[in-house]
Amino acid sequence: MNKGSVNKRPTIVDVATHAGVSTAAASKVLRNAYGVSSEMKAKVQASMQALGYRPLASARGMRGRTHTVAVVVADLHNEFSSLLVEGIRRECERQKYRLLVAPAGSGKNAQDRMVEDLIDRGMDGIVLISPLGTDSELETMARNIPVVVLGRHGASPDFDSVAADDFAGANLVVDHLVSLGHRQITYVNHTTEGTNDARLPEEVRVRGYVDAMIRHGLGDAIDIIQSQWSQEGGEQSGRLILSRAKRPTAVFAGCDVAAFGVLTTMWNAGIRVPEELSVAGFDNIFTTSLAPISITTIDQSGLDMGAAAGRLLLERIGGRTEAVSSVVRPTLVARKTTAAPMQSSNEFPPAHGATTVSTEM
Amino acid sequence: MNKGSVNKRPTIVDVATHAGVSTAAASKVLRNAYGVSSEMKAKVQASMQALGYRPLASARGMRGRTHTVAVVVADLHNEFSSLLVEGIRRECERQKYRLLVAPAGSGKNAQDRMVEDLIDRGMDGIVLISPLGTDSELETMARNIPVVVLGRHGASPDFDSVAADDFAGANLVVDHLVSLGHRQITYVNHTTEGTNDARLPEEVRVRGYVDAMIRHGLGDAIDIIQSQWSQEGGEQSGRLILSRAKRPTAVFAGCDVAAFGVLTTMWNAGIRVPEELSVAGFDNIFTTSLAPISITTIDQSGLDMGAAAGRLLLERIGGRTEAVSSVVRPTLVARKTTAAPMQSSNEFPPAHGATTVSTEM
DNA sequence: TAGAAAGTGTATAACGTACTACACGATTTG
DNA sequence: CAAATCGTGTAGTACGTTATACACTTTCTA
Repeated sequence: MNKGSVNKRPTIVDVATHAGVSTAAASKVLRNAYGVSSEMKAKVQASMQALGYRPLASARGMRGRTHTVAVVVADLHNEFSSLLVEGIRRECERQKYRLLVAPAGSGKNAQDRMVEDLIDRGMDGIVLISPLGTDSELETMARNIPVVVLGRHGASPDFDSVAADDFAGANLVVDHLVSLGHRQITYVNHTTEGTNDARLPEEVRVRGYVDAMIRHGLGDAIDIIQSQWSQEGGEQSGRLILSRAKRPTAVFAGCDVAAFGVLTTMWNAGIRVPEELSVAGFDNIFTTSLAPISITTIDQSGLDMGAAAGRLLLERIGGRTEAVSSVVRPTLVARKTTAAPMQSSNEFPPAHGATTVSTEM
Repeated sequence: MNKGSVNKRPTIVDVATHAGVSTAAASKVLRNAYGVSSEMKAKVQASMQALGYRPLASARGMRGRTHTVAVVVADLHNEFSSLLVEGIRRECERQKYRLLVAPAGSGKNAQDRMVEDLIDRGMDGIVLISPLGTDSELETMARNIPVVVLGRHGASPDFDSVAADDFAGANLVVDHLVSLGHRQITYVNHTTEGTNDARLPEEVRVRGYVDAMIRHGLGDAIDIIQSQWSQEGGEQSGRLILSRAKRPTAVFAGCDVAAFGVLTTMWNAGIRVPEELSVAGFDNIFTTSLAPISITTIDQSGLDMGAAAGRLLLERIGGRTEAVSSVVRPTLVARKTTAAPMQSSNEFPPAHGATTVSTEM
């Protein structure tokens, strides 16, 4: 360890000495606080420049702000989360804040511990993406640190929230499919063990599906598969659909990843999409536009949502006290996995290949 | 602001008082430092439990460690990065360290500023994923903070590194294609403006391709397209290939995302894969296994690489001084986009559809 | 059995910044 | 023209933790 070559990092005291002023003055300049003349400001800034001074966040954190915020995300693999994060990041950059991403892992405990750790580490505020937990739990959190909730519905007096209108999104998909002539539309839902929070996106989307079906007079055709929004969940749902004597003409997966799973099953079984079955997703992740059969889906403009969340968080850190709740309008992106159903499609015979499905590599 | 209801956060002084010992003793217990009896330890831990004490990282950071490390990543959209991050995270979790992800954005300046900010924020160490910059720049960094470099080749005395053997990976692909009977194998390379660092993965991979071709006596067939490892770059490469009178029988894209681009072009042009053209990628990102035509690619076991990087970083924070450089052996994942070439495939006529390629939605 | 070593606990000085309180001269007010 | 106000700068302490230095026992060594 060659300590000799390591020049000690300059502190605000060094800056003050170099500029010939008090540390208090230097601190004021740093924070551009009230009570500094323009010449003082110039002098101190010159010294900071000359010494290559950089404020130490750990030390600042003990009394003031660290100028750092974090976004808590369960899973980085989710492309949509990445979009949200990027939106937040850009807004933070604009305002000279640093954004760090905190991968909490799944499960409520893991997320709660992460939030505590972030508070311990002096974050000035946090964004939570689709957090688990009740309103009152989130409100308790929000009393300790500024919080913006992203992708979870419902307003609260204690924290801000930004969410897409999942109800309207689900409506758009059903309207689209009905306008193409579909009447048998199956919905793939996401269910979490022990969680039953009406504010979660999945709950809102399924309500949107049900509502739209009823509105179109298709209440009797409502068909919901309880599954998981994952590749595997989608594949299982697809196999379930194939195993039925009477199949739907369209499948609406509540999430793009699940839609991919459904499609995988169909491709493997030789079912033509969209001729024999229409499939729609939700989220408009990048991959939906990329694959050979591009998926009809709902765009939530993740970048905008993220940016909105970032803006709200920084506002609140800046002092705003009344809560703001913002809803983003989603749009339909019609692509190639949806089309009018075949004439006699309601009754085509079960494919014998349905039981030879394989997802092995 | 109802401050009255906010119980002040307990400090280590509160813990010490509650346990009836000195703060020094409490601190020792917290850090499990040398010089505490087991009864002292039990007593203090009980008090910490009782008060719900949590150490404040900002304060710790002023003198000791924050028990936090960060991984700097240019782009969260890259699925492979997510894998690496997850690997690091798991290792950190095992050792009671917190991992934060620092999205730097692209460009060397942005990355350098991020590293400075992370040092300011008291990180105990950082992992850099495929960083830009020269060895000496990285070494300068590494003298200020423990550094592990991930996905960049070459050892240094000042920092640890973990990389896949990209040379061997490229060899595996070429060997695979040659063993199928291919001789005309085109490589899609990645080039960055003004960067020419032999230690970057892209440089190593292209050398691996060239070397393998020569080894198989196919030196004259070497064909490298200078492009970008992105969807768009892959599509352009695909169009370039289609525009040629004499086409290759196989395309080796140095990155899965680029392979997707190539495939998109082929699908749009009606070229059958792998019958008319074999396509291979590199990275084994999740999407390659998911799509209807699963892509032959190279697996680098990102989770293992990440875990190795995490382990090295924590070791070094723990005091190791000699540098370690670790190389991971990649494996071939043969899927459905590669097969033996058609008999007369070398001279099939240019597809008339080649000029009607469209990537619009 | 004296002296060294090992084990266990404490007092206290940093660490770098923010901010309250105050001092002082210059300006405005009544 | 005295008093109040304003603008600008400083002194000094608090923030929560680590770690060095030391004191006091107890146990080992020669």
